Amino acid sequence: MQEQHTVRVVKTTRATAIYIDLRDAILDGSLTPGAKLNVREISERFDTGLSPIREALNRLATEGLARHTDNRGFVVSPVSLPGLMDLTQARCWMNEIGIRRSIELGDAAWEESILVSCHRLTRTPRTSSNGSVGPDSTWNVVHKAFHQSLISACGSPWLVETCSQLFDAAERYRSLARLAGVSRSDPRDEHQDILTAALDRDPDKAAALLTEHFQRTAALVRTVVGEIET
Amino acid sequence: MQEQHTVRVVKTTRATAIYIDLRDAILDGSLTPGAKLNVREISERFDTGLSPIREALNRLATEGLARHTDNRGFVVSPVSLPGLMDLTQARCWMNEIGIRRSIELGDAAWEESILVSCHRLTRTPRTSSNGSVGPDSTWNVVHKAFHQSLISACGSPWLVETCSQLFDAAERYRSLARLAGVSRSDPRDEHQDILTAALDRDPDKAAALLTEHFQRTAALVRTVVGEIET
DNA sequence: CATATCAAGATGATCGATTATTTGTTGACA
DNA sequence: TGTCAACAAATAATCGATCATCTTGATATG
Repeated sequence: MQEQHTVRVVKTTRATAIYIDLRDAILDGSLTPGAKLNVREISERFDTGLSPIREALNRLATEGLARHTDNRGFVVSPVSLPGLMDLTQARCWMNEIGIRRSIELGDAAWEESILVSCHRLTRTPRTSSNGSVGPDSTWNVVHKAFHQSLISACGSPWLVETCSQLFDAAERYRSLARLAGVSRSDPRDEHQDILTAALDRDPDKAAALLTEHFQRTAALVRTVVGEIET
Repeated sequence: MQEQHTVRVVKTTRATAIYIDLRDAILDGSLTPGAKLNVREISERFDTGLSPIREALNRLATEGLARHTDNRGFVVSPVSLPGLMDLTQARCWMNEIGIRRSIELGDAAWEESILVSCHRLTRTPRTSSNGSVGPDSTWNVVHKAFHQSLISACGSPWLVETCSQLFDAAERYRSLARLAGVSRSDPRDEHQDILTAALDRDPDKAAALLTEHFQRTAALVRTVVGEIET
């Protein structure tokens, strides 16, 4: 017997596998902003036909991580200073709503979930053993989980999903900064403080700390973007 | 000479043409929520190969208007009462931010743009001559243009884009209601009032009116959704 | 020297056949 | 009856060839 009957073996499709790979490559900066995404080239690298690649690229494009122009193909979304500022602004606005409503509506289970995810974040080293810091690295996964859990009790899947996309878009900027050698001293305390404010049910403080957290990161990244700008 | 050198003839691709068609069909309710989107069937109806269809469906899926499961194909996104409420909530939150910031930052050009788009909305009959009320009908285009112009001066492309997606998602619910025979008596005055509040630079009033506007529509649609729910 | 024309060549888009996976059906067996 | 394996049909995903469009650069022209 090869498998439990109760377990559904998920056969992932080539298109989504490649989608995930490309996505990670864009998020961790190994695919440079503005770089051409040549379908044939990619298909050879992944040893696949053209169709799955195109599907993956179409998804990335509608998601915002790539750009597409009819008859001119795909390109990794460019980055820019205005882009960073817009992104940061949007993150502040939306996460503020999210955390305020979560503090208002969140139950004990929510409290536990943010506590646990913050704990995990504290315990996870920034750089994994193999030195990887890509979007699939443990720290990044846990980091995102913490931020998403903060707003997860707001009651609006739409808001949560939007914040998730914003987080990813920001992740790209963070990676670029890291590649350029710039990185936070230690955001650990900031996360802790946000957690505390949330557990204390202090919406104003939590929102303020969260906003500062985003803006501080942006300020740091900012110094790098000018040089990369495409 | 076939064309002006200064004019770029836009050669649209089959994939995007079909994307637009399917999109409109979903938004105006001619594709029922939950309905299966059979690739081959669609490809015959449009007299095209499979690839453009798949590309179009992939875009729709990442955009949220369709749903996709690996090896199980595409489906028109279902509707639900919780979905409608979530959507309405998100629209209220985001548009509130948008209009407040626009009132704060908008210049004379913004004032003129909202004035003009409201005027156009007033002058456009709900049902066009051919009786069409689809998302490509004049009224719907003008209606969306008005709502988008209200928040267009907020300074955040991200927010504007998000609101655009939310608007479309809501459009779908409106269409379903209309198909079920339910429709607003006359939202014209509400639009007028919002415009006035915005021009008066009264953020609280504008935000309140906008929120009410959304919620009133939702309340109306609500009665219908239970029966359609998939 | 600047610009226009045009022909490869490169790249993007599409097609229809092929392969993989899921779904539906049948019949053996407890 | 109800369960389950085996098979058949339907549907999804993928491939690689082909067609369409764009880009490049060599040549001609004012």
